[in-house]
Amino acid sequence: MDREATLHDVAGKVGVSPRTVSRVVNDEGGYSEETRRKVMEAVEELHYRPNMVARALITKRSGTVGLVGGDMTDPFFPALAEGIQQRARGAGQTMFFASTGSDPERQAEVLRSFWVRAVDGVIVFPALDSIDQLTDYGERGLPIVVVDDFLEAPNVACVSFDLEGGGGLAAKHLLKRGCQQMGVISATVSPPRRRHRERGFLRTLADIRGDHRPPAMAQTDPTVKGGEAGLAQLLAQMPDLDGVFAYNDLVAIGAVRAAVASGRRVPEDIAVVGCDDIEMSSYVTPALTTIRLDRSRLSAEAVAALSDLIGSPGAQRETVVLPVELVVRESA
Amino acid sequence: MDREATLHDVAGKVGVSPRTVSRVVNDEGGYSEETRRKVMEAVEELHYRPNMVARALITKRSGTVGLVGGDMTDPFFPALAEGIQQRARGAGQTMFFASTGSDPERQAEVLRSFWVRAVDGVIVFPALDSIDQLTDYGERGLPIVVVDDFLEAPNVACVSFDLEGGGGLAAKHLLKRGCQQMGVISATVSPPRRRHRERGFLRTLADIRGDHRPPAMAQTDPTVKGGEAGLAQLLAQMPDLDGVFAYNDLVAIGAVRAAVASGRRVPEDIAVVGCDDIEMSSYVTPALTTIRLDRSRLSAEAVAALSDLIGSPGAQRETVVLPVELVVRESA
DNA sequence: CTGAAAGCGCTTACAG
DNA sequence: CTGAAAGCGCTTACAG
Repeated sequence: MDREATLHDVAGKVGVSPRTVSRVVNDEGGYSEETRRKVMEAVEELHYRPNMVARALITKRSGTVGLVGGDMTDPFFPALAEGIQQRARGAGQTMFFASTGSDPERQAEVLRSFWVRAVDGVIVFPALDSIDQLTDYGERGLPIVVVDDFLEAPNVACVSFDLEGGGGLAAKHLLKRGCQQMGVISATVSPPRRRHRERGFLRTLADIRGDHRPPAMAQTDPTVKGGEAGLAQLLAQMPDLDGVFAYNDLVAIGAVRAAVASGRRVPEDIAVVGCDDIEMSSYVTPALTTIRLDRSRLSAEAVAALSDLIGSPGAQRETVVLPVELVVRESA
Repeated sequence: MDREATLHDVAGKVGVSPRTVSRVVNDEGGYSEETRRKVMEAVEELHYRPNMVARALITKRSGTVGLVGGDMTDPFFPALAEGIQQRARGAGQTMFFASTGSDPERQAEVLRSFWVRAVDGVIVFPALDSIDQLTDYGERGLPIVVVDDFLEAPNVACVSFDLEGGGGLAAKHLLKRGCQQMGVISATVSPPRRRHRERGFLRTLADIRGDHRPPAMAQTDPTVKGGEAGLAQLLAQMPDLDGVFAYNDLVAIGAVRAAVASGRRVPEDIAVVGCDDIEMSSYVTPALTTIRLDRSRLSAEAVAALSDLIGSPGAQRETVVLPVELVVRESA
């Protein structure tokens, strides 16, 4: 457990100054080929690895990015985290990860711990009511990519899915199936300002058939249990419910289970459309009809946006809205 | 976007030396109550936050831990990552995350990037054949908790589930159901030395009914598609197959799908037992009978073991083996 | 109870 | 092409 070799050790071994070793290691140019060779030899022999902590102290660049998620156990999230991590690593960045449970105080704590560790930037799935927090950090110079919300601030870029469009697709599909009595299950963790899918659903419904027969509305946790509870709420308001648009696939699965448990058939009696297209959705019975969000695409856009932001401090960047797609399976 | 306040700034404002501010900020004692109060006031006013990078350069402690996973999209993993992250954060640590895809070279790259960033320790789900790599880092002084494998080295602790026992539970259950023609589906990513569940299954089978009728063996990716392929392999070897023990729940779900697709009923014609008890397992049809691994417990033990290791450098720590449990649902 | 000095391992700006 | 000096923001000895 001997000490790591330093620039100084390498310099001593070769007989040059640390400054010269630094030049070679960082590929700065301005040294003879022979010097380069001798330095690299010593680097190998001593297993020299630049200390990123020391480097970060001076350059204010740590080669790290932070991912701030809501909850890793939301099945929508892991594929995204994996994609972001891989792309970040591809760009030479090491990733911090922390989840907030959508709690703004936890988010504040997380951002603080990232900030004092000199992260180069963060990708965040914002907690409830945390826009000001994010704006603050952006103004202080932290590059931030916000997913699934919109805000304008220096050093902040926004990336999201066209959930409003997705809601529209769901509405059209249910209408085409002949559904009359519609219900929508929202999530309590999704604040009103972020209810894009619901807005799209309701607007399309109103556009197509006028706004009589307003849909039943429920609100629950974004989980299977939540979906079961949500369907019960809907049924209480509208006993002849025959079409449901659920916040996400987990909620949709819960809604299907509750419908079946109540003696109804899916999709014959109640058709259910989910959102996300998580892996599980094609393996449940009936397989879920849902709005597919291309998570691989989102992770690519988020990492690209963050790189841009890191590369050009203070810049504004155009908001990216990714298209979504209806996947028809069995539940609707 | 003005500069962060430093110890020096706080000291200047109060009219004391940076050394004194350092004492107060780190709660070292050895200052008057009045000094403390004045310093804390200035800290508030200037929004002073200690720069962890500078601190880490001296103390060799960064307040970070690294989580090295195989693949975040394995549904077994996220709940674990979430638990580890939360507990680490509770202990004041910030977590790095990277996945290796079970590739030892990617793992080497990841460990290196963590090491040069002065992580205080890592929790790793080891890649294939990477024992030497981990032993090396342990010897160099990196505290390491290895999950699901066993190795003896300084600064290394091992935490795992009693998968051998789990395999035994699966064997007994299938035997009790009257299954005669058994098959086992292993995962290609799991090296022979880590085939504990298979070993337990085979051993228990042999113990109970003697070792005639050796089970059919298949090997696939640890995914639903892999499970479908795995069942086909099994059926090719043993057309009257009636009991399957699958590597994990994803594989079990695939096996069930392939069985049903081939016109067989589950569990009547083929009974299937999975392993992990991921969320999805209770929502598929038929709901999966499986070996439950308590992920919350694992994350607690892993973080605790890592804290111990970080607290007492060079120490050996006893290997922890966590009990598992059979959950009987519909598939067997 | 308090502070001046040295230094963690690098990079930056400058001189030759 | 190369190096001596200063310094990033802290902590660690040590002295008073």
